[in-house]
Amino acid sequence: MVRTRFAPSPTGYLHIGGVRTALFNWLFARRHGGQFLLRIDDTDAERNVESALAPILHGFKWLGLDWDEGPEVGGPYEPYYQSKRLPQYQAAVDKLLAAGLAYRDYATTEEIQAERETAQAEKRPFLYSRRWMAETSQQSADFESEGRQSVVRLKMPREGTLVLDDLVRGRVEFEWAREQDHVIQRADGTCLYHLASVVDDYDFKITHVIRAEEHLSNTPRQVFIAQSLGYELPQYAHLPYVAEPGSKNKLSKRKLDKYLKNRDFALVNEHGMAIAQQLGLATSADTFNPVIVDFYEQVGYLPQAIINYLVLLGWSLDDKTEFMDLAMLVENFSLERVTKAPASFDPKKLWAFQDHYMQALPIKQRVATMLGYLQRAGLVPKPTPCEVGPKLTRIIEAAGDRLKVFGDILAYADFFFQDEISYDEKAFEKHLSKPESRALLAKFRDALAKVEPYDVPNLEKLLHDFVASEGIKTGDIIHAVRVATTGKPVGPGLYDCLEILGKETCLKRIDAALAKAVD
RNA sequence: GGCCCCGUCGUCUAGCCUGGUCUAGGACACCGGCCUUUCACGCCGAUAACACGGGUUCAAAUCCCGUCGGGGUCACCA
Repeated sequence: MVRTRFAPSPTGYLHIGGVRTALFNWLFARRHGGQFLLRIDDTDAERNVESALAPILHGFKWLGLDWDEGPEVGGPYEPYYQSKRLPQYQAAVDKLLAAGLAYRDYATTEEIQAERETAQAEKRPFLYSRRWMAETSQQSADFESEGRQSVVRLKMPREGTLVLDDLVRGRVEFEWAREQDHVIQRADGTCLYHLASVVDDYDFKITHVIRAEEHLSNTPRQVFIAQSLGYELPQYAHLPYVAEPGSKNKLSKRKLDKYLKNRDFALVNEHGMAIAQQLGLATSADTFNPVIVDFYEQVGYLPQAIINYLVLLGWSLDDKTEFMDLAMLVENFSLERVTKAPASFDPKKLWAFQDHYMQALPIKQRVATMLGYLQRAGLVPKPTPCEVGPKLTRIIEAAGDRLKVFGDILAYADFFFQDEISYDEKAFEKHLSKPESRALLAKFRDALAKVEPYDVPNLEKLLHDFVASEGIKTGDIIHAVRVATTGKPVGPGLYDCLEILGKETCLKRIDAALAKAVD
């Protein structure tokens, strides 16, 4: 039975690189009919775990990545929170101590630091002298009489080689002598990540540890812990990490300023920001940016687009297949086809997947979700009048593939629902400032008043006739009409706009624009 | 700096294990054009990569060695 896990720290948000790792774990488990679990790595954080965890769990649900054991769902090996598993860790530490594979160390951090610096000055690799190592209770007592406190360190082997068969990277070797005597328990009794992680993976019967490459160098100490405790080793698979846009550096949430200098990243960020602001969402850079999964949900991306894009960051089915849903991925995923080199995050390519899936989404679903966005932005009243439904459907049909994310409806439909519109200044200046443009528009307005029924075919015919009889080009009038009625230089087809707006509104807006132009 | 990993178009990748079918395929982006009432879409086209140097071989992106480059990691963080 294959069992994999993803172990987030409750920080309050889900990192894009983290989901990618989680996705591979999930896929591998599902592919082999196994289980995927969530374990919460909160050994260090004493913060409000529940509230910091909620957004993370929400992200998983949104993406459709379910977990068989873990928070909310429980499971046979509860609890799945490291903060609640101290007794298990303590038992492991005791066992290691008893076996002489770990020891109490009474050195101060300063003393260790001094040794490290000496080694560095002498250009030799640092290895702790074990000077304050206590292996008997007499030694402990002596050091304690000096007022020293102890931590527990691993007594790492100082010779030999560790050979690891990594499922992604193949055979990797490490010299044991290069490994430090890592601390596994602090003076206050709390345990550190590596110890906790190894104990948990064993207790939870994890068969495959699939994680990002930055953990590769941590593996020897974990193997040592596991072997010392008599555990059977899990299989390891170290995934290449997700890199910054346009570079090979690891993607980090802390370097946002730098990413914003990347053109594509900045574009996607700005687009999302604009939508968030109309929705009245908090947009502090810490919690709302394209490195965090929540950003995409809020702005109105589709989970299948995120999944599809992310899985291709380090994995491929073959030389041409690009669109795959979760079910298809479950059937085909394999660790053997995972790439070894890091892959940089390309927001534009994600955008392309988003475009594809949005256009494939049935109109009904688009209408239902976009209605929610309009409500939240205050463009449509909360108990929504029933005539809004058909109108919105028409708008969305007219806007067509211009709507890339759900939030785009805000920019494409605002003028359909507002009484007063604002004008794009440049466009207004360009198409409505000249006296001859205004004269034409006034004339067109009168012709518009006579159209009956007021629909797309008639409007199109009217404009063509108007252009012919006036001896002008289409462009000489159509832009002025668009700006006057919608306030914008771009948008859905003009005839659609006019019809949806209705004759009365169109005439009123043209009059208002004409009046404003005279000022 | 030590250790470890990695190195095919700007980006994601296929090909590498099992040398020849690779004058290196696809996708995204970019550029040009067509379509067009704007924008978007669509269509057509173009530019663009085997890090370098040796070797093995009739033949190397593919095998071997070296060099260079990039990254990760070296915590009483996870």
